[in-house]
Amino acid sequence: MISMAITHTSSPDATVSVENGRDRILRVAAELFLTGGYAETSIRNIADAVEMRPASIYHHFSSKDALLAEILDIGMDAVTTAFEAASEATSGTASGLDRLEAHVGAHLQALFAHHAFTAAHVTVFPFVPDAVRSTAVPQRDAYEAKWTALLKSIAPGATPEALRLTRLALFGAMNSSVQWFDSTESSSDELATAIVTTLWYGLGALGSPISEKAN
Amino acid sequence: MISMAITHTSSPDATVSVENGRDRILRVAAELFLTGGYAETSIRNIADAVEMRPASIYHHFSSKDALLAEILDIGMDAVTTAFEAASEATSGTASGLDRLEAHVGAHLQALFAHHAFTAAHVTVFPFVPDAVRSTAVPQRDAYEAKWTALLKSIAPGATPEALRLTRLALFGAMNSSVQWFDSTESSSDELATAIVTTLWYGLGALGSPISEKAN
DNA sequence: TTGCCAACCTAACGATCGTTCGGTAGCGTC
DNA sequence: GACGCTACCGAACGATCGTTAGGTTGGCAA
Repeated sequence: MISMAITHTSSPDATVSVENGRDRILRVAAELFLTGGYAETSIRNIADAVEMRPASIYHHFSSKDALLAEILDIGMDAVTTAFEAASEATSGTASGLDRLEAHVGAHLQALFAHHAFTAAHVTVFPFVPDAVRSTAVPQRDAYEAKWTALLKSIAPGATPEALRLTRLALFGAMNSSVQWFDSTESSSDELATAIVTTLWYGLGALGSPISEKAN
Repeated sequence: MISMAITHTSSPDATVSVENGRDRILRVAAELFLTGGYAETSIRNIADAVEMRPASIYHHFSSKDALLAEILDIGMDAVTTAFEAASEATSGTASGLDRLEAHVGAHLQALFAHHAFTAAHVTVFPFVPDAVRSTAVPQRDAYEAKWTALLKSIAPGATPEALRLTRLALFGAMNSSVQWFDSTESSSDELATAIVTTLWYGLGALGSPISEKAN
């Protein structure tokens, strides 16, 4: 796991930015990979965006692939940490619905808080070079296993196949939101509540009073 | 709209393939774009796969972008046609649940029947060059409008925001299946039934007898 | 003051990219 | 049998790619 130093400002007078050159490259590159794709974003594009020369990138990262690998790692770290925090917060007496909503909320919140890093995982992952993919896959598998366990504890009677399908459809619904959700318009909490409510009570309840809560 | 000539064999003795050079390039390129990405798949890669020289591709297509544009067009055409057929088939007395299941089934079936063309739309669309994207966007908007109208007719009481969110989450769930669903293991009909059942009755019913139908 | 090291630079390398030019082989038409 | 057309090919173009070698600078340590 690789941690970042820019998640919060440690001293009260550092109000603007504590981002050093390396972290800045990471963040900007993640944003460019997300919006423009990995192969279509060149080292020169990244260098321009951070106002450096292409060669300077290689002082901080050994290769373009290594840069991508670190970005993906940060993204997986963010959602995994958020998931574990949600698990701890709801380990007590929370109902199945509350626990599900807490974890979906945590996933979505991480998705938008570390937007470029986690979203890059969603959009560029299918096309990353094999060398990078092989290091990222175990992390993904571990995260998916956590979700499978959660869903199983919520719906103990469901078959493994139904659980797998539910998890994948849920992932599809949540992760696609990076492509259309505008976090400036409404909060990710509202989105989480809406998704979970629809998912829990079902579309059959749409239009009935219960769906008002989903808005 | 651009139609393809390879959707069915017209004469009974043509059992193997009626694919000409042009259609073959389209299909193979779509598969390569889907699995490898657009920018990372070169004209030389495509030429190798169809056992031609790079220059020959340009006898059939004016540019790489034009080739991609036609692939995306075929994909949108496939899902639009499938949607309209489902609308016609359920225009009578079908219940909301049945109509939803029919349309989700149609979308998924088109997704896997014209797999490379429709799936390419899902995975490479965020990264296509602006010139190509601008021609594909109106088709996407039109297709999304059909879905919004369908959902509105099923759940007339829902707010526009709830409808939009439901549609986007449903799209996310359906389209993400191209990345994990194995159509050789189970049919897309089974997947459609499972997705719709979960979506309709809700996750709260998971583990109850009703979810057995989803398996 | 000297030395060192992180951070950045200029310039260039070979490879690969999309694309084009100028052919050629085969086939149906008059 | 000359014509034209479709389908393909060999060879090359300039542009851009990831990457590297070999500087220069500024600040901190001894």
